[in-house]
Amino acid sequence: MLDRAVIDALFPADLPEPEHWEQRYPARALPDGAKVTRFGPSPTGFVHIGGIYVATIDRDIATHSGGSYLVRVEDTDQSREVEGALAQFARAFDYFDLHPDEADDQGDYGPYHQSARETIYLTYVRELLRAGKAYLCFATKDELADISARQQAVKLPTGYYGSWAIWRDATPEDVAAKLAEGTPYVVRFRAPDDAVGQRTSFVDAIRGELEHEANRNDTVILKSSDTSPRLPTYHFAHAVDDHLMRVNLVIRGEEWISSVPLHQQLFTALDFEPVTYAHIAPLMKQIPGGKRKLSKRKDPEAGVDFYIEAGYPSAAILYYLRGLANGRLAEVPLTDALATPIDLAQCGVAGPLVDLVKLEDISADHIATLSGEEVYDAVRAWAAVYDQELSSVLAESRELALRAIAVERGGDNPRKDLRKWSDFRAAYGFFFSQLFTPLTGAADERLAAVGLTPTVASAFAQDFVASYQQLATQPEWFDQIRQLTVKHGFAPSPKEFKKNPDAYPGSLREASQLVRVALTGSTRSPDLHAITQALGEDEVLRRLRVL
RNA sequence: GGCCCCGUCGUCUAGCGGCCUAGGACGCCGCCCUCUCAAGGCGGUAGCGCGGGUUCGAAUCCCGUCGGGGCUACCA
Repeated sequence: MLDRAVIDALFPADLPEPEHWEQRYPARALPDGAKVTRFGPSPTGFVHIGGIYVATIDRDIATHSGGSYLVRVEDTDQSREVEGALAQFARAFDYFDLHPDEADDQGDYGPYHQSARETIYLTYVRELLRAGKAYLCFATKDELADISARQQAVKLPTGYYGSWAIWRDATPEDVAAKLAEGTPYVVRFRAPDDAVGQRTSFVDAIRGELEHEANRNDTVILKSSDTSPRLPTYHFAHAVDDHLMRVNLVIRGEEWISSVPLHQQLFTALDFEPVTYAHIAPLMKQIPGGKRKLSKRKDPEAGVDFYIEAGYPSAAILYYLRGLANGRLAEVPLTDALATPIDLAQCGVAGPLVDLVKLEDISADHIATLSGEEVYDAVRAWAAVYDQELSSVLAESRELALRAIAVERGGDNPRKDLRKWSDFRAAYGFFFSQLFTPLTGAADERLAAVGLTPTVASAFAQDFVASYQQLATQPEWFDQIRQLTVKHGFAPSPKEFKKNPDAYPGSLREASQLVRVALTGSTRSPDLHAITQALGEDEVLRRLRVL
């Protein structure tokens, strides 16, 4: 073990003692059972939907227990940091309304960026060094690789531990010599001597009791001395930050389960009160022959931008994610589900597949419950960013847009043709002359699907225009088509036409579709009569005259 | 290689030894409604990974095995 003077010389002379931080960040005065949770994004320039998933749970549990939810930016790997990454998080949190109680600019336990907490970490590193619970390690990358290769050769667990840990029991003289040379070093945690062969267990809030081999590795806790600021690794930052920020429930991805034994040792060595862990199963993706974790590189739907750009309403996404976390909540209505607290004990332990089809179903159902005004506002907000043309059309034609959106909305069986805001153009664009391309004539290819010959189509349309009346009630209005089909020798019913296709030019179905395509450019649309009411007589005739 | 987590219809799941001939939702298929599409109504399809135990009785408990996922970094 090194002399205290040697250790202290490695740190700033005015570095505070642990008591200082303990007083600076006192225990919180919170009601019994209150949970303090935290979300720790790393600013790598990509907001993973799984991050939103976990953050939702953090937010929810803190709120419902009367605790606090904080966001702490985990930027200890400065080489991975990407410009603008934080703004991306801010946008995502805005979209999903996941605002923390504490973050950068608010809260008594900051700073909330790990890169700004260097002094705090150093205090505790020095403390561990002084107690002989950590040591300096000068091993090079090559030496490390060599150790691991030799371990593999004799089929031993790889790692820096026991007698393989070449600096674990180095003499003060050897250390002093390296220090004198100015060789960079890291600080490693000294795993308890009796760790090898020991087992340890803990209670996970989701999975119950979990057992594991005790940690044997002398894990790096403070990164190389030739970097500035001197930052800790995740493990050490987790122990120090979650203790000092008085976090009492750590919700994180299941990939951390293997690290709990180390974290337990760290908490013990630092004399910190242990925290409760809840390890969440990761979101998965279906691939041929199996499933794997949603990958930010391979799967566009792994990123929140995918959902925001497509325009899925945040309530629908949140509801979907909530159902994934607590299966029961997938079976209650959206509003109830969002108001029901998430229960960790009911969280699934197997990673669920992200099912976009299901999301779309949920989203369509949800949009169908919205008022016309709400839909209009949401589509406009979306289009302002992702579809400039649509955005200005909506701004110019607010009344028309509201009439269009109102078609078949609001009854007990509303249309569900909008699954996301980007569907709007395809489903409702034809209402706006700026977005609609009239047919070029009876030979227009969009008419091909109707199955009438151009001659018949033209004759029918011209006759329709000649006698057209903009009638206010649907049955009377539709009767105009019905009567013309008789006049033009169409089959009285689609069934009759099907039975005897050569005897007629078409049936009521074909006639209706002809009008529909002329009016909307598509064989699929809401109710025809309602469309004519929204469009107005002039526009209806204009679109039909081209035939 | 070592260690850990997980395993019920295609998907999300209910199920905590008899209520299970395994329930629901989404999807899919069919029918109905209908001027189209969507929706809606009705019906259908489909599952306890496998093998051993324990037990009068197992989807549920135990063991093994197989499969998937993760950790084993000065990434988080």
